[in-house]
Order: sequence, then C-alpha cells, then structure tokens
Amino acid sequence: MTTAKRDTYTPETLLSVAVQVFNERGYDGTSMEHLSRAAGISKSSIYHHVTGKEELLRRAVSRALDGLFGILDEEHARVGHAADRLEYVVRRMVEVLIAELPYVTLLLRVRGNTDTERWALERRRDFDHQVAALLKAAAAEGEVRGDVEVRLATRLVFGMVNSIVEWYRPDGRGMNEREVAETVVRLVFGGLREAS
Amino acid sequence: MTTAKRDTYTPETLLSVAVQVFNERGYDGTSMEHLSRAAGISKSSIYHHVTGKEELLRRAVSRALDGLFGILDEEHARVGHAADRLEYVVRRMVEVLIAELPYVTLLLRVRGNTDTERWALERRRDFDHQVAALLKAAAAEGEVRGDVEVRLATRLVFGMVNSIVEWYRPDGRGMNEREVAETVVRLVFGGLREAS
DNA sequence: GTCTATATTACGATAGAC
DNA sequence: GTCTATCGTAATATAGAC
Repeated sequence: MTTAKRDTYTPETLLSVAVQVFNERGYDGTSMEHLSRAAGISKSSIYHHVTGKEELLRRAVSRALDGLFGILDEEHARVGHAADRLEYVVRRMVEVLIAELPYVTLLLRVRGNTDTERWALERRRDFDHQVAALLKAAAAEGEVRGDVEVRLATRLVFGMVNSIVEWYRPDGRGMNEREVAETVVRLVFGGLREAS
Repeated sequence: MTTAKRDTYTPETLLSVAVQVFNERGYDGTSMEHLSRAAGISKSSIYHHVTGKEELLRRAVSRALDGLFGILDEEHARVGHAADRLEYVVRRMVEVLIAELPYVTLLLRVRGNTDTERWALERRRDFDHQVAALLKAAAAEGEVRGDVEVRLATRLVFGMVNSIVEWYRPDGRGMNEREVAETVVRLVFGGLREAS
C-alpha cells in the first residue's frame, strides 16, 4: 500500500471483486458483464488481467485449498493423541474458513462442470479423507463414542463446519472466529444437551 | 402404473428428470438443451409441458418446502416439552430430507437470482426461524447447555442436517433414513466424545 | 490499462408441420 | 405430444484504437 488510492487492477485485486460476485450470484450465474460492472471496468479490460472466467475460479479455489491443507502441516495436527489432533484440526478449520471466507465459500459450492471444478472437488475429497483418518484413529484410541459410525460422523462434522459459510459475515460487532470455533468444538465433541 | 412402459411425459415425470440434472450441473449451469437430452425429447417438447425452466424450479422447491413445513404440523412437533419436540423435529428433518432428497437438495442450493429463488429463500428462512424458536424454548426450560449461544447452535445444527444432501445416495445396501436420523440426533444432542 | 466495436457461439423460447 | 427450424437475446472472447 504505497499509494493512497488504487485506481488500477492486478489479478489479485480483481480476484477479490470477482469472488464476491461469484458468491452472490453463483459461478454459473455470473457473466463477464456482471464482473465488469462490479469491478467498474469494461469486459475486455478484465481479459487484460486474466485469461477468462475460469482462471478467476481457479485462483480462488486454490487459495482456499492452500489454507485448508496448511492446517494439516501445523504441529498440533501432526503430533499427540488423535482426539486432540482432531479437535485442533476442527478448530483450525473454522478459523481458516472464516479468515478466507469468500474463497472457501466458492470452493464449497463448486459443482464439477469444468476441469477446474473437477480438480477442486478432487482436492477437497483428499482433504476430507485425511481428516476422516484422524477421526478413525481417535475412535481406535477409544476416545470417540462407539455408537456412531466413523464415516458418517466425519461427514456430519464437515457439514456443520462448512455450513458456517452460509451465514457468517464479518460484521465487526459479531462473533470473531475464535468464539465460533470454540462453540463448534463444544457442540461437535460435547453435544447440545445439558449434562444432567 | 397401469402401463408397463411410459412413453410420454407429464409435468410430474418431467420434473423428476429435470431436478436430477439441476442437481448435477446446478440450476444456472443447466440449459434447456441439457434437459431435453436427459429427458430424451426435444427442447420444444419440454415447453409443451411447462412454461419454462423456472416453472420446473418452482415445482421442485415447492415440493421440498411442503415436506419440511409438514413436519411442524405433526403432533409430536406441537405438544410436549420443547426439548422433546426439538429432537422430534430434527429427526423428522433428516427423514424428510432423505425421502425428498433431490427436491430438498435443489432447495438448499438456490442462490436468489430470480423471483422464484428469492421466494424459496424467504420460505426457508421462515422454517429456520420456527425451529430456532423451538431451540430457544428448550434452552428456556433448561434442557440445553448454557455455554452455547442459541442462535449459533441453531445454525450449526441446520448445517449438519442439511449437509446430508451432499453425500447421501439411496444405494440399497447403504443406511436407511432412520439410521442416519438416529446418528444425527445422537451427535447433535450428545456429541462425539465418549462419556468418561 | 482501458475503451468501443464486434465476431461467434450458446441460450431460452416460439412457430408451425405432423 | 413431439418434431425441425428459427427468432431474438445474451454470453464469452477478440480486435484494434487511444
């Protein structure tokens, strides 16, 4: 930020505008015309920065996937009891999801109509499987209740965490990412019911 | 099923084909050409049955909404302690979601680009608020733990339940809707952790 | 780097024959 | 009820001036 006011676009700054429109209208529901109006430049100017609509999608989902996979490289996700590592990963997933909210939102809504979308879905599945392995390990160590199937539980936990993109908005006054993460961890591991 | 082989479409049978394609490609990503190929008839033949693409969407989301709102009219959702009614509604939500899987799937993916989509989103919000009121009542009766915010908990529970549409497939050998519902209820109310 | 103008293709929807 | 043919529009993308 050397200049007080930016009056030209880079692929990065254009991306943040595009992702916002993608999330409002859906990727398929967004035309280059929509993007040009939101960015305040003409359609052809967009093509000066990126090769087309799909490159914007690829850049966006890459950023989201980098954030998520980064969690698995962190120390607390690699060492210790499986249950503790799982709790750490769930907490960090919430935090990353909120920190990279628009990018993860777009990632989670990808359908699979283009090569880029199919690649994104594949990478997502890969991440899911690594977390599922963690939950399986926690179950093997006897730290997860025996009356829920591990595969199903993984999917439900992912569903709860990922659903945050549907409503979380950085309102300033609202909850911060740590508070949301704390509640998610409480619900996932302890449940809703008051201990009797 | 009086005839052994149906060789003509009604709005209803056409709807089931359309909803399947909508869910595979996304509503905006589906063209009338896609629909005609999937149905095995020409584009113009589709217009003989329905006024257009949006009518198919409206019929589909109406069916999903009818199923969900129907839950709130059932006796177990209206009488008894709030916590029991909440548990019943969560269980039935899972069952209805699976029974009307393609229709609810489409409903949950609607973005808001057309009048029909905005109407669907409004009706969904209405349903959500009614379930949120139930959870609030359960909290007031002291049957929900005090260290989770009611509004946030509602959203997370909805997220977990709704996420079922992302992976559940009626495979025959797979889990039936009652088994999934039972696990969801266990997780939502009891949590993942083994009771120590 | 941004623009106007336009090429080209795809889409939703209609007309009219059978 | 289904078809082929086609209209009008809107989409992605490019050409070339400034």
